[in-house]
Amino acid sequence: MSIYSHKKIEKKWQKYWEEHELFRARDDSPKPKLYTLIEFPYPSGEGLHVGHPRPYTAMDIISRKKRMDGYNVLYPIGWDAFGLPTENYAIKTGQPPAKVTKKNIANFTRQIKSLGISFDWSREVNTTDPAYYKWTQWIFLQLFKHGLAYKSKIAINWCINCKIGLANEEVVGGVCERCGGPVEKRLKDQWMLAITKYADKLLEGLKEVNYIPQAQTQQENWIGRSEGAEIDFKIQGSGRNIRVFTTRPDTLFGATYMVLAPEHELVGQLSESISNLKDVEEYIAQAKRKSDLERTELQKEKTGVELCDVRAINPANNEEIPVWVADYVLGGYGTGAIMAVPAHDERDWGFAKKYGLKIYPVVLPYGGSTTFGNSMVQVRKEVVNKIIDVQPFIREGFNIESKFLNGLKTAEAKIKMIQWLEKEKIGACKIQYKLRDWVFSRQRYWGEPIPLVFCEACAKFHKGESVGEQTNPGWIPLPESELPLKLPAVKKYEPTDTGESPLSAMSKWVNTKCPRCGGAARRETDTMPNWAGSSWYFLRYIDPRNDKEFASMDALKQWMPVDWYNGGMEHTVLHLLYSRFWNRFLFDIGAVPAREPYKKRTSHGMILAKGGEKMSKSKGNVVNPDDMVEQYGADTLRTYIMFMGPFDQAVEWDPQSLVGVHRFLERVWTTSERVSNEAPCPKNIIRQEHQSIKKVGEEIEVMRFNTAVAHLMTFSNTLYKLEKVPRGAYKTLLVLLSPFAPHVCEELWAMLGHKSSITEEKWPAFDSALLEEETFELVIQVNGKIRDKYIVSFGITEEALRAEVLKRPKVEAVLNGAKPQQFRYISGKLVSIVA
RNA sequence: GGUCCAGUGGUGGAAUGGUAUACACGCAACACUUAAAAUGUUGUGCCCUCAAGGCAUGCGGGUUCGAGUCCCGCCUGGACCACCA
Repeated sequence: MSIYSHKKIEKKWQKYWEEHELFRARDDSPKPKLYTLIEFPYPSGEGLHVGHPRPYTAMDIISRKKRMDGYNVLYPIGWDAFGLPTENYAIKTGQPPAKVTKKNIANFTRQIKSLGISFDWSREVNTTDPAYYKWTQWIFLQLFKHGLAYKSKIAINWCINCKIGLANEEVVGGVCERCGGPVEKRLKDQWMLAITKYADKLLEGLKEVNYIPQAQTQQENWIGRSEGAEIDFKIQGSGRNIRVFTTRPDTLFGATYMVLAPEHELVGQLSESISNLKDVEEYIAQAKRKSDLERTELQKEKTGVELCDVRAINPANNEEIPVWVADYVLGGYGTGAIMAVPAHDERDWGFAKKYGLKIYPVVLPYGGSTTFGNSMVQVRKEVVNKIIDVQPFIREGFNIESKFLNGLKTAEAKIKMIQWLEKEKIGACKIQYKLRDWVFSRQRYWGEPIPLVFCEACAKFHKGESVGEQTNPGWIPLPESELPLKLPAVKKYEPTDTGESPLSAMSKWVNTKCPRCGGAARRETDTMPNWAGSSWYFLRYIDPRNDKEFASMDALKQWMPVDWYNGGMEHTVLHLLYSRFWNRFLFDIGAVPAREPYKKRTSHGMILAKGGEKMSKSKGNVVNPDDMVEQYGADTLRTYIMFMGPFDQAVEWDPQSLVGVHRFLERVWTTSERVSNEAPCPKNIIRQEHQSIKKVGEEIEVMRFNTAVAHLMTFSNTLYKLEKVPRGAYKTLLVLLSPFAPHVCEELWAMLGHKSSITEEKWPAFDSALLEEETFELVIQVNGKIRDKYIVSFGITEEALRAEVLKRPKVEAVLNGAKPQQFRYISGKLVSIVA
């Protein structure tokens, strides 16, 4: 008995695939194209983690199967290599990040290659390579020129540990997403990208793609579109207005007070008229001291303070209403101020109850009839008043006590109110998004330099050649011929104590000439965030060595969009949104052919350590795939990872279960010794062969890899038990198994005498006529309980079956002479009798 | 607090409304062996000495000839969002 030695065969076949360029995507192929994509890894110093192979193997199986189906598949790999861990390592050890990155990439390459993933390595990209980031800078300049990049002094989230500004999205639960440390607000001049201008396009685009539902709704929620109106409320005797945003303009008649966010500028402007200014200032100071975390944690008890002697006018009914400051209103959303309608909003209701503010219902629930006499409205209003004593009425209904809105349904009332507001010039229709602009500056070294200089002379004397220059006076883009703007070598990698990037300390680099006027200018010293390079890498794979363009339109037309993108749930909001934004922008300027970059998005679950914990270096529970490859081989590791559990769910790593898969592959191996050309292939084997072709193929397509492996095991076990194994059936087993365990299948395929690679085989077709069985086990239920089973042939008529079934002793015993009231036959499955 | 998802043997998990527990792991007995490992064979939800039978998919109801699957209410766990006006 020969022994299956993965060490001998795996290296051999990996070399064979590489030498024969079997996984090269062809730009000139007549076959239909398929672009499969995984999220390219960040090459950390720790090396690969067992979590990585899960998506890589899954998409590898799909890519290999699709090649066998006759597709020209592009399945590329690269490195998202800018980032903090490398920079922090550089700070600690003094080694240049570029050097560390190179070493890490070499290690990742070795590890990934040892898994036998069918990547097209000839298209490898690296975000830190100047030949790559030249085009990241180029795309940024296009955004700048089209007025989508702007500098803004805004309060940003500042991580005290990392000494770095964070995007809103990177602050999770009030703490830094990277280090978990505290975050404070700081004012800083930042480059921003106006993604909000694309909010509608990004929302619309979701209609033409096929994403898993969670990804779809997460994108929608993040963009957070809501339709409503902006309304101006006059402040009594000051000439100033409070502008609010509301989604319920129909409830304007029920607005009984107003609330400003503590950050709202009006508080300062009105200070002279506020009689209790000291209390108000104290409250605001308190609110500022609260972190975002506290402000959201203290959700139950709302707090606030009235601006005494400040009164606003409700423009609908000209009533005077009080104005409050409360931190349940957010400075960053809408206008930072609200009209409070406590009868019809949960938060306003809670606040009004606590502080004894007026609650005035103006919407009644729909009744059975849409027309109500006055007396009926009166009765219903009393009922509603009672209800509103306990809880607000927040659903739709019809208006009362609202003059020209009376009797209208909510939807109609909204429209009518907006028309009225516009006519009176006190308000207008408004669409509001939760999405914020993207903070694009980092005060860090290890990122793409921003290719702009600041020229004081140009700021004063030149109008600027593009929208970007006009909106950012003095900021001049580098000409394309000066790209890439390379990262200079520095001595120290720490951000400076003032929070500036280490580049700012390099006066030689910073002080330069203005490309516009030739005068003295200073370079931008901030760098781009991590997300920049990963926002367009899927475009570069298509034409990775092009030095004239980021990718040629011809090549882009051939490959875009990505047909199938699989990645982690942690990236379904930000990375997906940012890269969709860049792609859509490039589409709008005519640089790419597809409106949406990804046709289909799926997601894999995490691999957890034993006990359900996340694997992490600090817990010391990280499983290194190297050890698994060494001990059992890549084929076992790959197949096991697919077999562990449903692909989209989290699974616990269980080293004990690995041996089961290893035994399975060993049995496939030893079965080869009994393969015979003469062995007849019985009908039941042929049937199982065709059932396997059908099931395994279908299950790969829908990512049900665990059951696909189970079917392969069942088929393999059947063949294993035969004394002589029919050659055809065994060949089918190898072909079906080859996407999962490619090395061992190649070796066995060659041992059968084949001269070409199994990857060049066609995926077999099944014959539906051969799938069907001739007999089945009939189940007999009496009154819902299984009483008997026996084998019958498929051809039997219902009449004949009925006669047989009723004579079965067990059935007779239960019926006890009674005549069945119902006899139901579910063809090919069971009989259900009701006595 | 909201939204979504899940709860099935000792374990990971299978089941177009139609035989619950496929496929594995583990465990037990046996075979091979001086012995062990490896391998193979058989068994393995619970109650019952066997058989017959009964009971089992978080809990309680409902629909149905038939419910793990559909509906209603609850319990538990996870993921995401978190005062979005």
